[in-house]
Amino acid sequence: MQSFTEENYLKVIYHLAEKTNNVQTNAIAEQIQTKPASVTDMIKKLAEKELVDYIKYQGVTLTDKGRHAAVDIVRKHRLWEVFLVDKLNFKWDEVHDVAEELEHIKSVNLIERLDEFLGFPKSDPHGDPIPDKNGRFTKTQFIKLIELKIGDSGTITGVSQHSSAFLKHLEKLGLTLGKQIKISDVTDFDGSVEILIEEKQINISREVAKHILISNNGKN
Amino acid sequence: MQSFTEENYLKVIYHLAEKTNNVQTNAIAEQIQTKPASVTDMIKKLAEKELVDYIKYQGVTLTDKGRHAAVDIVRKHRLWEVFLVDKLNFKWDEVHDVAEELEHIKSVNLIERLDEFLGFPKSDPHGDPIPDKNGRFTKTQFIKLIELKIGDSGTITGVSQHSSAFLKHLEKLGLTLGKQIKISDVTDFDGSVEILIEEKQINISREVAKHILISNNGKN
DNA sequence: AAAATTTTTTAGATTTACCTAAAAATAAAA
DNA sequence: TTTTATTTTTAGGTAAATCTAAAAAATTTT
Ligand SMILES: [Mn+2]
Ligand SMILES: [Mn+2]
Ligand SMILES: [Mn+2]
Ligand SMILES: [Mn+2]
Repeated sequence: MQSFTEENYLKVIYHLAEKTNNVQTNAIAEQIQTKPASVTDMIKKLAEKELVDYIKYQGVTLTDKGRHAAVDIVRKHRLWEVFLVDKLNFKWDEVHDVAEELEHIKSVNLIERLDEFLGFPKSDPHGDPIPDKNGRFTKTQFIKLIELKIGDSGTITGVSQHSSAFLKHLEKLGLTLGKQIKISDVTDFDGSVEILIEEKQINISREVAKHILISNNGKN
Repeated sequence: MQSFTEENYLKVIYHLAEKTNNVQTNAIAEQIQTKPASVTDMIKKLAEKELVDYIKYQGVTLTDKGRHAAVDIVRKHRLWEVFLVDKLNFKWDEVHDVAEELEHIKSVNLIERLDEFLGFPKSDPHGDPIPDKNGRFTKTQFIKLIELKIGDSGTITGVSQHSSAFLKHLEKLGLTLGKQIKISDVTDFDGSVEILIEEKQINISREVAKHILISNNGKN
């Protein structure tokens, strides 16, 4: 059984490992909002418990055991997010911090019944997949909106940024999950993207377009 | 803001204060499953934060601030219990430990929306009253089943023992909240009580009868 | 290849919540 | 009212998770 803190480290390492194989001390420190020295201490402990493989100065990778534990926390996090949005009417930008706490409640029973109560959802309010109780899930095929060309279309199925500011912004623009969009123009000057959504034309910045994930995209 | 641990102390002190005005160090230690020396340490901290009044060797009493905090945790605990039973199909003997963790999640928003989602319940699965968001609740008038005389009747509205073993036992006997009962006999030999419930006669031990709370009782 | 920079680790402290063992205060019994 | 027993506190220490400052290793730049 892991502590609250260990679980947070495992989850952060898991997410960082999606980008690079060897996860660096500084990267973890930044995510956890702590100092690199503290991370080194914790890494040693996780290595001791065989949750990570660790070579001094080379960063860490999760062991199977560690990845399993991490996925389990991700599962809990996302299920709680679904609960908050579907049942308690939270907005998608309000759920993260609360789920960050709820994910650490220890009860196998609880999470399985919650899963059932929610109808075994496949993805969370941000479009991220929810692992099943065996830790299995399929990585959905996304393409960043910014990578689409004029005339391309698709469905908004995820975001790669979870900050409240960003999500609120999308909400205001009507850019929510499931919406159909089509690229009508890309501005030369600032790289901003003109998109057609529900018969309306809107303009979004490059920065925004980078973090919107599109699926079912049809090339023109 | 209190820590997880401080919250547990406050809640325990609150419950113990229902019996005696001055809550003793040893009593707290027993409830928290810790040593008296540790309790003394924590008491000093709570006194420092003005959550309890403390006179050395005389035990503690909650300040208004402390009681408020305690009632807030009790509210959360009981609302989560309702959630687990009503929505996730937990049995009344399965909820305590999970609620013990859930009660510490910090989000005003969360608990108010949960309250609404549950339909603003007035009591938890064990018949205990749920304080409203201002900490107000009415102490229901109970009488212990053991105190009833032959011919008296009433409704089961609470229990004064929350152990899983006890609750499972009641469940098996059909002695659940809301059931109408009538005392048909009291055995001289062992003080066990013969009761009439849903046209059936059952016999319960003195020990069990002590922890069943009855309301709307009509004297014969 | 040296120098400069960045990253990571070590050393030594701090805080929180515990603990044991022993002393002090209070309460109960003789 | 002593003596005895119980309760509570103090003193000193441990483990988890942090921190700062400084040393060491790795990487990048010149
Ligand atoms: Mn977390
Ligand atoms: Mn999410
Ligand atoms: Mn608790
Ligand atoms: Mn209860």
